[in-house]
Amino acid sequence: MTKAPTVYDVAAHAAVSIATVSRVLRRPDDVRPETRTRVLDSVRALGYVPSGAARGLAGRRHGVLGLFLPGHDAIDEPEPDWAVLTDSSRIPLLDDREARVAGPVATGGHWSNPANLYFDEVLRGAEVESWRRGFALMVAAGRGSSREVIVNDIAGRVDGLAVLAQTVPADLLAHVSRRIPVVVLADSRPGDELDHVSVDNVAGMRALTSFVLDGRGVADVVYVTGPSDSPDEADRHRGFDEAVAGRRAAGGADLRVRVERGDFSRDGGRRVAEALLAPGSGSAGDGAGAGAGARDGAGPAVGGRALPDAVVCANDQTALGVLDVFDRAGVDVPGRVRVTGFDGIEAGRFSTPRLTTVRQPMGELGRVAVRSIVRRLTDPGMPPQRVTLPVEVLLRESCPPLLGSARTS
Amino acid sequence: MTKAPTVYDVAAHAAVSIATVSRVLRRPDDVRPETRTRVLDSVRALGYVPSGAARGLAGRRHGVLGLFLPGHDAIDEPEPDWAVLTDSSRIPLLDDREARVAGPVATGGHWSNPANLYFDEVLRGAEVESWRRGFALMVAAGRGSSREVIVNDIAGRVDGLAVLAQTVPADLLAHVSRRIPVVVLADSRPGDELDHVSVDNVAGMRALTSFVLDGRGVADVVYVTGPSDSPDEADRHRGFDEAVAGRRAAGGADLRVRVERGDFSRDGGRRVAEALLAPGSGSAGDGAGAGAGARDGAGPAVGGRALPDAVVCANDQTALGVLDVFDRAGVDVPGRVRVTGFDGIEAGRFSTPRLTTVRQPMGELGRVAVRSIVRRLTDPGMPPQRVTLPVEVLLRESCPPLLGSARTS
DNA sequence: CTGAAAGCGCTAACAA
DNA sequence: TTGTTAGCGCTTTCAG
Repeated sequence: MTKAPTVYDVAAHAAVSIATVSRVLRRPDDVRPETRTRVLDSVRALGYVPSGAARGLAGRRHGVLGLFLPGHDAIDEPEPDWAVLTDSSRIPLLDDREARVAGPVATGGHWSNPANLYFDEVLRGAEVESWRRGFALMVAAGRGSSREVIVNDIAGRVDGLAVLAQTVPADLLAHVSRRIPVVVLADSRPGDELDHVSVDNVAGMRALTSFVLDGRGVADVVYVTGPSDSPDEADRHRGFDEAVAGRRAAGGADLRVRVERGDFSRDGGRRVAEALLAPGSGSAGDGAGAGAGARDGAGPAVGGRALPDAVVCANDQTALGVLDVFDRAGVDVPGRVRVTGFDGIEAGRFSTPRLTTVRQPMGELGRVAVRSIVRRLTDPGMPPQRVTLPVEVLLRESCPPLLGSARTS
Repeated sequence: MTKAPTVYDVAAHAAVSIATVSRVLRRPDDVRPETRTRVLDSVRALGYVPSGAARGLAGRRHGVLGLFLPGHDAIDEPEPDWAVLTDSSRIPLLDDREARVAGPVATGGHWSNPANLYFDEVLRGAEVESWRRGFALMVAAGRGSSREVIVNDIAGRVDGLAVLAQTVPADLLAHVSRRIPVVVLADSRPGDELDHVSVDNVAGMRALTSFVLDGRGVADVVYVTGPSDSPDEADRHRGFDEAVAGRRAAGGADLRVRVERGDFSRDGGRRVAEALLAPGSGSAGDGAGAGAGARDGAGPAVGGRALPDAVVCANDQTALGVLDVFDRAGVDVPGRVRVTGFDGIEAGRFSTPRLTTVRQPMGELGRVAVRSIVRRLTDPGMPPQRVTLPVEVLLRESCPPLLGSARTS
């Protein structure tokens, strides 16, 4: 490691020219077998590893793709103390029985938020696809202030960049995209000339809602929104509305619909659920009169007339908050109320009851993003691409198929 | 994006020399404010992003660290069909109610194995620490055959490399480490001159086992091993043995211990558990006579005399397999038998009962690895470092503190 | 404070 | 089949 050997060293050692060394490494078949092995031997003998930087420079190609993700939650931890690392004489016994299943995990002073696992999937997808296409993958996550620096830094080292929506300001993207192709992920409101890969929020929510509405005895539905400035919320809301309209057109004119404001957070979901349980609340909807027909197998009429037959939430976190409250209040889900989410986060697989939701193909997002970049690399003139990935509805216990009915699309 | 602007373009545009452009970007204070802004303006106007490759070459420093992880499970998927991506008219409704909580998740043809989430933690830790130290992070995962190529490839592009144990053959590591510092993660049997960061398997298992043995009425214990060629298994087994020896020395001479062969897999755990339940089995141990004193609050004596008071497993997967079988057989855990694992995988947080285990600080592993590399980068002469990270015992329902007793270390 | 010039290690014509 | 020779775009002395 004293002084990394170069092509020149290898060439000298093998008594050939540097060009031949290069050839052996890149197009081995263009070299006579004997010379080839001789060179290879020298490579091994000297411990030669070609410099990626030099390659990139000479070849005008880095062979690297970049992925920019939203930042982690816990960043500003103090500089760690090395000393503690070698002292393993005291193993703490932590009583973890109280830990909330869906909450963050304490790990030696850090916090790992399950919601982040989400992006890990994107990363894995991108990683796999990158290498398959012959590219290495460089990752970076948003760090508030230094974001600009990082993006610029990474942009100079890669042949293409995939960026998760809302993590990088538009002007920065514009700047960077003058040098390399940039693809924006999971953004449904493209206002630029970049390539976009998004997920079909509208169709997903339409399908899910249709399923919910087709369930037996569903006549009163609450939709819990996300923040009003979210494009995701807008799309999902539209999907919900379309399903409602479809249902009404198909003979469900008496369907009652109410809209409650959420904010994509668990707490937001809790608030809405509590309001629904509070006696006295009840209207604010846009629908017709009270639900037609009594519910079968309904639980206790907690919350009386305020409680709908189904709560359709704009995302999983919200739905989990709703489940929290219903669970604590003894409301039978799905017996009395059905609850659905959107996203397909892990926590939804472990809630009680497990959450029916729309799963976004995060891994696929990462893969398609990479493909998209590679594509543009080969054909830079191509008009901006907009790929929308299909989603899938996962029917779980919070709104199971047995209570539902016809297959919808 | 036609032709990326270079320092020359910027220099010309700003009417300065390329050296000045470089200075503005690297040591802005060495340049008169007026020229500086002039250059900066040109940078913006031209959409200039410095080439990482050229920088790396000229500066003999990539500013990038590499992380090599074990491969993903699902790799050999067919080349995806682009057509399907734009057809989102049919949203599938998947009945996900039967899905095993701890099993893989089906996602549009791919499988995402929760066990992998494990390494994601390492990745996040490394990512955070890298950027904090001023390095970008490049990731790669083992792909059976092409591994050698990838490692070499990545090695040429980074200033240092962190590798998860057993993912790269020793000779390859040796080769690469002649060029850049290499740190091996989670490997407890360093047979090389490289830096190592590992986890305290011995102390962790010793602490956990001591806790188990100190529990009321624990007189008959089964240890389920990992594969015999695993260094982790060796260490954990040693920790177990030490705890047993300690217990015996402290008046537990009648402690009965049996060792069953596992293989770190869930199925392995299942097999052992089934054997334990099978009537007729019973010995094979090394311990003294039957357990002293009747168990309190014990459930039905399923499996009769073969069933121990506690099953200590070499890893979580094994323990989850054991829990599977016990659960199905109606064996009360922890009432009748206590079960423990090792690793701290997510699935253990969601099993029934939730699994008591030793948590490895995966995120910390990634962070420390990076620190370790940076350290060696600044002081290449340093003797090989061996850092052992402390673990922590997570007491959950499968072997809770109430049934246990004294605090151990 | 700014400019000129010499590489950094490799690839890719073009020759031989 | 192999060698020669330009650069690739930037950092960095060393002068001015």
